[in-house]
Amino acid sequence: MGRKAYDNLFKYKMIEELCNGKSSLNIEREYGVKNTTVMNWLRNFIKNGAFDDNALLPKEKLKFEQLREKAAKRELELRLHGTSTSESFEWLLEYDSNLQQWKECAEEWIKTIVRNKDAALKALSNFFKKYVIQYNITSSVQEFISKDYDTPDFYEIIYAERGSQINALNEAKKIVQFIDWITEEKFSVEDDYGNKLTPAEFKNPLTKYLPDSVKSSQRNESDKNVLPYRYIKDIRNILCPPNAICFKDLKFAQSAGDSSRNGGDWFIVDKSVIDKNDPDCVYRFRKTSKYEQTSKGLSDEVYEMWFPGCTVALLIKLLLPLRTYQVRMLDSGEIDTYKYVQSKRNVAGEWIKNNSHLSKGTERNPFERGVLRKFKDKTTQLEMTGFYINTNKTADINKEEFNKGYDIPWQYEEVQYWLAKLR
DNA sequence: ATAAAAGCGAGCTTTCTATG
DNA sequence: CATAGAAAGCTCGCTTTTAT
Repeated sequence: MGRKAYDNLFKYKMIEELCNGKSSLNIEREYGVKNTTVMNWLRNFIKNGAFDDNALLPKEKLKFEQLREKAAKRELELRLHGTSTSESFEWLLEYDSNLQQWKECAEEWIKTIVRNKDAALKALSNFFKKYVIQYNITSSVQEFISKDYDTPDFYEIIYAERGSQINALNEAKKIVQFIDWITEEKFSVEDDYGNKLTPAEFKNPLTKYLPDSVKSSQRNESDKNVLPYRYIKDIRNILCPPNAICFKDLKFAQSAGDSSRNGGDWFIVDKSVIDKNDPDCVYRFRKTSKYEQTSKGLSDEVYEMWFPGCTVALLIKLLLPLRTYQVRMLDSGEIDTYKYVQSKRNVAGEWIKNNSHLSKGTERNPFERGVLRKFKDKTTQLEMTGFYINTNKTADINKEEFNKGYDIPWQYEEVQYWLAKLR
């Protein structure tokens, strides 16, 4: 490709592109200007100002000055100044000459590192570039570690986005060690026995942001891939559409539970038990086959009702981390003293007296075996509704019937709504 | 087991040289 | 001198290998 000449307008545009975060190589691909050329323009502009400043209006002058400041900042960012190799941290001063103290500390600390120095350098480079410089952290080391100084969450800022959290944690630990070293080495006094004591006004402000552990010890007990959560949500919505408010609305479940061989979730009932006004009473009317008439003695037409139990059980499994066996064993709480009623799908309901003839217990000593359970917060005295799971695998072996199971003190209206309906 | 060290690769910038 | 082109070098976030 032959040599080209570019006008000043184009040059400014490219400089702006750089300032907006593009790399010089990126610009080369997009505009066809050599990356080295663009970098030349940038440096030239920073050094000498506007490309032709003889006829500049005051307004333009100001604009160029602002761009020049931005450009200088960007140039520093782009510059490869040996952050990964330099053990003297001269580059820190290029960013801001006030960082002298930090530079000295870093320089001194890195000398004490014998093993894995490379990683320590990387950690410091990130700490200064992404944290100290970006967030205008105080240039006074003493202020940084003093109790009253407010520090942003360094882990969140530098490491939250990392894919490999175990690596991130390791690097973050090095930064914490660095600050620890400063406090100990620079701001501690020795007691009579030669132990180093840190005065109460100092503390490492970063320690509190360091996660105790990291998910990466994801020791899965299975070597199978996990089903993405998205699918769970999809299935929930198929089984129970977001706008469904009664059993009649669960159309998919009703059709899926229709088996010609064994009836599925549909069972034959006498017409008299059907309440046509109840939206939760799902019924239908169908003609019977010859075979059914002769072998089962049915009449030509029968009424059938839909049993929502299986569907709700499935839904519970999709909403709560329970095993099928646990869901099947849940108690509806027919003999409990109180019962729970909830009229809206997403709004918590209330507890009323259970006036069924099976009801047991007294107000002072209520009977509660049902899956929905009333909890009272000990500190706020607020009442809420959670779950009581009455079976729990091995943990319950040798336990009295009454002590089996466990509580889930968590108010989850979606689940409560359908469970209360089933009752 | 866990930490350190080495290595990799993608995406950059810098340096050096050639050329109109 | 400005620009293109090529090659060398740097950085960073991992992964893999090695050491403790």
